[in-house]
Amino acid sequence: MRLTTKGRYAVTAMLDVAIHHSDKPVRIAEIAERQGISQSYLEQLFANLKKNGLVCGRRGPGGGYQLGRKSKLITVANVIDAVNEKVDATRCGGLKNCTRSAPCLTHDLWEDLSTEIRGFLERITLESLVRKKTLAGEQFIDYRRIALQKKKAEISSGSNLNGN
Amino acid sequence: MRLTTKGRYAVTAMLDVAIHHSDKPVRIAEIAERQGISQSYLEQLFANLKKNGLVCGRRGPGGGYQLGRKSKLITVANVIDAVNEKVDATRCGGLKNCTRSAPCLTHDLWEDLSTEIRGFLERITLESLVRKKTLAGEQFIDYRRIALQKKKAEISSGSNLNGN
DNA sequence: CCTATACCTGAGTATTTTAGTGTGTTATTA
DNA sequence: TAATAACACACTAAAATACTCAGGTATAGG
Repeated sequence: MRLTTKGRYAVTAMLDVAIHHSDKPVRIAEIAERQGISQSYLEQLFANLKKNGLVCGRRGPGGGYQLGRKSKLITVANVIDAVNEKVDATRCGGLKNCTRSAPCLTHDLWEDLSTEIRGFLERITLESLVRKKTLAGEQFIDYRRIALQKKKAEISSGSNLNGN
Repeated sequence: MRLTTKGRYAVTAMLDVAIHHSDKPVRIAEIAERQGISQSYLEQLFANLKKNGLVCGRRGPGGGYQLGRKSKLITVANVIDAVNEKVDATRCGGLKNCTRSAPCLTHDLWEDLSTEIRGFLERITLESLVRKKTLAGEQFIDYRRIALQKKKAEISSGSNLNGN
C-alpha cells in the first residue's frame, strides 16, 4: 500500500466524478481543467481505474466517465490500488533476506502496520468523503463514527493475522 | 504524508533500534545486516532521523544509535516525516490552481482524508508496535482495541461488543 | 454517411525519487 | 595510537512520476 501523489490524483479525480454525477457522464477534459491535472495523464489513470471496474467510460459526444458502482462501495484503498497496481509489498517473499538472526521480526511488525493502514483506507468510501462536505453544516459528520460502529461489531470475533 | 518504501525502511530501522535497546547503542552495521538494507543508505536515513531528534548517535567503539526519546513518544508519523522531509503536500499553496470554477472542493476533501491518515499514524507509536510482538502469547494485543477504547470515551456512547 | 466528439491505446521523454556505492573525515574508546 | 563507528558528501543506476504526442475507435447529431 503506497500512498503517493499518484494515488492522490486518482482519488481526487474519482471524487470529482462522484461530485459531478448527473445523467451526463463526466468528461476527462472537465476534470483535467478543474483539478489542474494533465488530460493525457488522467487518461492513463482512468485506464487503470476502468480495468478495475471503478469507472465505466462512454464514448462519443456527450460521453465521459461514470462511477462503476455506487460511491458507497468504492473505497480509497480501491482507488489507490487500481493506479499503483502490483506492489509486491514485502520485498522478501517469505524466504529471502529473512534468513538472518532474528527471523524477520521487524518485517512482521511493518506488515501488521501495513495491514492496519490498509484496513483504515478500506473503511473510507467516496460516499463518506463527499457526504462530509456536501452537508456543509456539520463539519465532521463523520465516517469515523460509522467505522467505529462497524468495528464494534467486528471486534468480538477478534481480527487477527496469521503469524508467519 | 507519503507512504513509500523509504518510510518503511525508516520505520523498520527504528523498530530494530527499539527492539535491541539495551545499555549499548545499536550499530548501523547490525541493522543493515538484520534488515538487509544497504549500510550507507541507512546512514543517510539516520542522518534525517537524527536531525529530527528521533535518534541520537554515539561515535567510536561501542557506539551506535539510541532512540532520541521514549518509544512511547515516537510515532510512525514522526519517522515517516523525518525521512520524507518537506512534502509541500497541497501543490496549491492556497492560491494557485484553485482559481478554477469550483474553488478546490476535491482538494479540500483530499486534505481531510490526508489529515485522517496522519492522525491515524500519529496514534501508532513504536512502543505499541513492539509491545504487540514481544508479548508473543496473545497475537493481537492490540493498539486498535486501545485506540477504540479511547474513541469510545470521546463519543460517549457506551455499548458493548456484539457477535459477528 | 459524415464529422465532431471523447474515449482509448501505446510509444516516448523529462524530472524526481529511490536505493545504493564510494571516499573520505571526525569523534571516541580501548 | 589504532581500531571503531558515526558523520558527510559526491556520485550513480534504476525506477517511478508526470507528463507529451500521435494516432485509433466508438458514438451521437446533423
